[in-house]
Amino acid sequence: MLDKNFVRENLNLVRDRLASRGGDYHLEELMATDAEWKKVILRTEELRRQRNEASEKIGKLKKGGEDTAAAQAQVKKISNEIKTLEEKVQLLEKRLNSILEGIPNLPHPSVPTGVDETANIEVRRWGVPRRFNFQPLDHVDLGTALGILDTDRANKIIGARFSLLMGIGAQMERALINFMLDVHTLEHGYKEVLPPFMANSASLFGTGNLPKFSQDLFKVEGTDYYLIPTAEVPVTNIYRDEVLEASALPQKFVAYTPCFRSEAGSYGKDTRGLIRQHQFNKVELVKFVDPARSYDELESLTHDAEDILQRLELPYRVVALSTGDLGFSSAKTYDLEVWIPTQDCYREISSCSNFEAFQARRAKIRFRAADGRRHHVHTLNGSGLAIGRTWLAILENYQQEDGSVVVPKALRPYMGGLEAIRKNES
RNA sequence: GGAGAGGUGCUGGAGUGGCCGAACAGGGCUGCCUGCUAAGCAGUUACACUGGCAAAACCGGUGUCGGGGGUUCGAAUCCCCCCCUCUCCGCCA
Repeated sequence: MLDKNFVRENLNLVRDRLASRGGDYHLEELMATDAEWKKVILRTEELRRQRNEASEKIGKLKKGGEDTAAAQAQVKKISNEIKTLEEKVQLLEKRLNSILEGIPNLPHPSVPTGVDETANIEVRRWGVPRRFNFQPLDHVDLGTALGILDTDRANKIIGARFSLLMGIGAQMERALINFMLDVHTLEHGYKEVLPPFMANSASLFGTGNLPKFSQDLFKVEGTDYYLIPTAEVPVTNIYRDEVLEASALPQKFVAYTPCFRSEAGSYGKDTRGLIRQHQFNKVELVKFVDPARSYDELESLTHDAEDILQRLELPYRVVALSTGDLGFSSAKTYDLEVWIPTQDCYREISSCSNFEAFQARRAKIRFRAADGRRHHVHTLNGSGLAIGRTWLAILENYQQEDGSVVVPKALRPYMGGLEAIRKNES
């Protein structure tokens, strides 16, 4: 959420930056409603002042045993008028908030301008995609043949967009989780947390998933609980409604959780395989930082995520999302895209974003600065990494002509030293 | 699921209709004093919105005692609904 005063005082700047995202955010209505609100609130406050004054007088008169009927009737009239105005104020505030809450974050000036992902800019590449001297199989065929992935039975258990990992397949998923958690906690300095896999609506509002994107979420019927779409939600909300000490920043958390997404609006997209699932595992990095340092922290967070891909020796590239491709709450995002041989392209495996104060303002996460004043922290997060996509990337990139899959060296200690996944051994 | 207790400022904790934005204590900050790894004294110490202003300081107004609504001239205080926490019982991984 943007700061209302900032919008009011920098209307042109806000309009320009939002224009680069595309879409209409009702800025003119916001300003008009705000002006109207100010008019009404001032009148209301003046009447309240009169009422307070008069009521106090009545109290004193009563103590003196004097008759106050006339004065009471007079104040009653004022009260009625106040009530009418208050209703108007409420309506205006409701509209103001709904406009304000629907405005996405302002893109950072360094974000490439463009209407969609075609304007994204590749920042760097690591590794070289392997050349196959045989026809590589995709991860579904590979996994099914190896007996470590069973999409048909997953379909029977629940339906499309879910997976069933078996044997070594399940073990590798668990190994990846442990591997990533270890690297981030032991070498990158993140504190591990295991949060609830559900969160309430206030938490989802804090991260910007609600109210605008409820259609992307699974809600537990009859409750205020939602299945989390990412660990970002519970972890960012650790400090909701709190004031941190400046000395406590930065705070770096890493969390493994499953993630649940309805994937409404992506019908027909990535229907085959593990790329787009209703439930997938992810190791997530979350930071709370001093605003002055947040862009340095975005770079280091991105590097922390890249480190995992490098250790797994998976070719990838880093892409700076354009203004039109940026997520709602983000001011700047780098996507990490891993090479997928059978799709002959790089696919997103991590998304690292700086939200600046956008989430902190919604979730009221502040810190006490050196001058004693309270400011909103900046929040950042990034996948470190999406487990399911890492799993499938390993299968496809490490496959051998005989249908076996070599286990990346970095992962072997987590799989009992296993060097390759072969048929009938899994 | 059943029964009960409670939600007040940075913290503890008073406060049952006007003198309460809130006693008292602790903590923090400032000054004085002392001159030693401490104490004493005095002052100060919430947030949001808003008016005066271009802005800061400052002065003023309004609101906020879990959230929402109601009663009343006037509510932290009375009434209703909701949320949350705790205790006991039941159930359960």
